[in-house]
Amino acid sequence: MASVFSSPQAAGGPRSLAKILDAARAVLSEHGYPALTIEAVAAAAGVGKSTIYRWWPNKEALVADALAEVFRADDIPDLGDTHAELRYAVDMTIDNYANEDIAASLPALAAGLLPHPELMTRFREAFLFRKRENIAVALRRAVGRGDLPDDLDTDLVQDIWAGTILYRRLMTGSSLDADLAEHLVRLVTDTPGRRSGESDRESA
Amino acid sequence: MASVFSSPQAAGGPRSLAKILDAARAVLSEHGYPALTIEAVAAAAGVGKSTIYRWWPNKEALVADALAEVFRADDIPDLGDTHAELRYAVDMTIDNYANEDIAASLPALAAGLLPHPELMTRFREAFLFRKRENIAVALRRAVGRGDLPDDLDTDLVQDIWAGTILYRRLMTGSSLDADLAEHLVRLVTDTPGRRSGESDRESA
Amino acid sequence: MASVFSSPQAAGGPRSLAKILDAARAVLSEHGYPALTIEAVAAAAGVGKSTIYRWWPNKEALVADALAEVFRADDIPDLGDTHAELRYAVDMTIDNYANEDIAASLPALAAGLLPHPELMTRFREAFLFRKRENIAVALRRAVGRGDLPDDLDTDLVQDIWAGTILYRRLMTGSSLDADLAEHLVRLVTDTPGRRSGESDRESA
Amino acid sequence: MASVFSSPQAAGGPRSLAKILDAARAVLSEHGYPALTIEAVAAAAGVGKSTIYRWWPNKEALVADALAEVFRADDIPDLGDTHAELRYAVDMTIDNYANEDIAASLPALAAGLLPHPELMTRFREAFLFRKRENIAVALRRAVGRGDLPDDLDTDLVQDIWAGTILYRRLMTGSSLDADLAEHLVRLVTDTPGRRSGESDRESA
DNA sequence: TACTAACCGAGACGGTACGTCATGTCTTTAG
DNA sequence: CTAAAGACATGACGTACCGTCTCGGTTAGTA
Repeated sequence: MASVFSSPQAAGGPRSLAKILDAARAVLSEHGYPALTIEAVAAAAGVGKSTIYRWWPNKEALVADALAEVFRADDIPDLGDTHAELRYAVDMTIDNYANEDIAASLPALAAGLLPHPELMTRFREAFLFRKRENIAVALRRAVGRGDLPDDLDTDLVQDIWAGTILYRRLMTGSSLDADLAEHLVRLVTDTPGRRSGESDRESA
Repeated sequence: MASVFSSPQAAGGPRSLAKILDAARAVLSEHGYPALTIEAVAAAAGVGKSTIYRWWPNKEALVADALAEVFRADDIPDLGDTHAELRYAVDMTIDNYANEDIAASLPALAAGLLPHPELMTRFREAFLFRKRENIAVALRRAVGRGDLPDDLDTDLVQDIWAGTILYRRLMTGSSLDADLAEHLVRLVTDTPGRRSGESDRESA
Repeated sequence: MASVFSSPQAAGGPRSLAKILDAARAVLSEHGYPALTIEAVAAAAGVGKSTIYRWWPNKEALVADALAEVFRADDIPDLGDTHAELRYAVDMTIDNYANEDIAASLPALAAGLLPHPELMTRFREAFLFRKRENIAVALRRAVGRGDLPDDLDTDLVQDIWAGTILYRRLMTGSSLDADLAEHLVRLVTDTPGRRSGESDRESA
Repeated sequence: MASVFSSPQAAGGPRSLAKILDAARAVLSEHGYPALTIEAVAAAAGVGKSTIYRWWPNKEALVADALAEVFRADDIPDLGDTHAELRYAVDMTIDNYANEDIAASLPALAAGLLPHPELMTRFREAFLFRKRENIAVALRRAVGRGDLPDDLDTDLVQDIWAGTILYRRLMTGSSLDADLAEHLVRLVTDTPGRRSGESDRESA
């Protein structure tokens, strides 16, 4: 996931890419997204502004690449244990948003990209698709094992997981701990979300 | 919920407050949060910049007030029907985030406030507390009716609801429809989120 | 001759106009035309760049105004003595170009404007017309007295005077002294430049 | 007069010298001195920037060499006719400055060099000395013939000629035609400039 | 004929200045 | 006595060139 908006890995690519992305994350960590200016990153990286502009068209692209490098989208290992695998998935998601000062910029970035649908699409491809597909594989594995109902809406499950975590991180500021992770896993394993139109309601 | 960061309701308040907040929402609708500049709002409102600065200390405060005016935090009416009441709560939340061009700015605003804990606190008070308390009342009413388990974590329920909605609005762009609302309600009515562990420990 | 390219004398005009023009001349004096950057002038004047750009469209316009303020275009007094009057005119011209560090920028400015005929025209109006007309008045007075031939080409006389002075200042670096002034005056009083040919055709 | 500031004729000299100087003149012709950037010349010449910097220390040096190649400094042929020879000299000078888009850069160059006395000296050596000496030879030949007074100030004559031409080219924009040439020649042949201190004044 | 320089194009690099724009403060003008 | 209008210092934007500096890839010119 090296490059979201640019192709700096191209031949003769930048010699200072790593330095710049490190600096971008450092600025993000220390002063937050609104204080992330290209000039600040250039200064922190000991680099001329034009070196940044040569490789990234704008701030969003730079931040996207900087975040992409630390955004986890692991394959979920086949542990033979559905609960453990789903917990792995939730923990990974928490990791991505708990990452104190870095991934906190992600919603700001997304908000900044909202008015630019084309960039938004590339953003989603960079940050969501791979992670979601990896988690979906684990969910389907669980379905195969009979641990989850086979009409499971894997998208909804992931929206609930990531949404709850993001919301706590961004809006309420409450903690993202093992307890939350366990709740989110159980939410699925105990009463899986069903596809709309399915009618048999269960009672506790 | 007229004023988040300022006290414009004070005696002799501004004659153009409404004009300005309308203009702010108009700019937000038409060009998005990143394009919302004080100058643009002043121009759109036909007002001098200083008139805005007289009443709001900065852009965040202005946006917060503009959004607060349209952010729903209704009392949930006692309908005698738990499912209907919870659906009311979820629909209200969806309304807040679906509101095409306006509430989309809310995450950007939150992200901008993240590095300023004091402002963030006031932001939460303005946008979350009242709505959350109103919904909590309805949830407790349902518990009282025996429709929901009495160890229900009302905070977690609301984080899941609002989080999922926000996440879809901000990150995946997928639809916020009746189907989703129904799923979110059932998630709670079918298998309520329980407090941590099987036991009745409380989470912070 | 306050304003060559702008209209800063307009109502509500700039509060720092004088400060800026002083600073521009100071920079010109100390570091020369090529080192005159808008940022340097802004810094020297203790002024923001935009304050300069508010009133002048570009560097050339600023320099033009700065120079115009010190460029002499006196009325030539009627001294009753042709030689003294012409000497006054030549001395004034020498003053304009000898002015160590300031008027030396004039040729650079002119060269910079050469590719912009419209600006060049305004430049000529600002710097040449008034001075040339004033000197022409004195020359015609001398013709009236019978001290100069009545087919005198006043333009050519002035081109010779100013040209020789400019050339020495710019190209040879040789001195602009009383001796030169005297020579230039005599060049006209002894054998006035005649209009084209021996006859009295006029040149364009 | 191949090289004013550099020594590119040295052993193993540049293979693309001519290409570069041609390109420099082309850029000068098309866009004027202020638009002459090293990068533009390099691009126009199909050459790397470093190739230019290898042979010229800066823009001024490059322009100087480019202009030097087209700056005329002919020996004045002995035509046996003083008027014709002086006219030859004046025409040559007019050629140098009339040269539409090229020699117009000369004053800009000179102005740019003014703050660098050492470069200015080399500039004068490159552009003035040879031409002036050649013209001085012709003037002295005329003195020898008795056509000009033997106290003729050859420097002043040349300053007047070149100055008037330069001034018209740079400042007034008026034409440099045969008429002017004739006037400038007559100015000398009819009443030569005398050395300072000589007192016998002539009347027309 | 092959080696070995110098020389070349290309262009990345750390920088400076550009001219534009928005900030938030301040003063001036007009109703 | 309010608010419009807008001047102002500040500072980031994204662009254009600067002059320095590797990079390979020719070209000569010996050897």
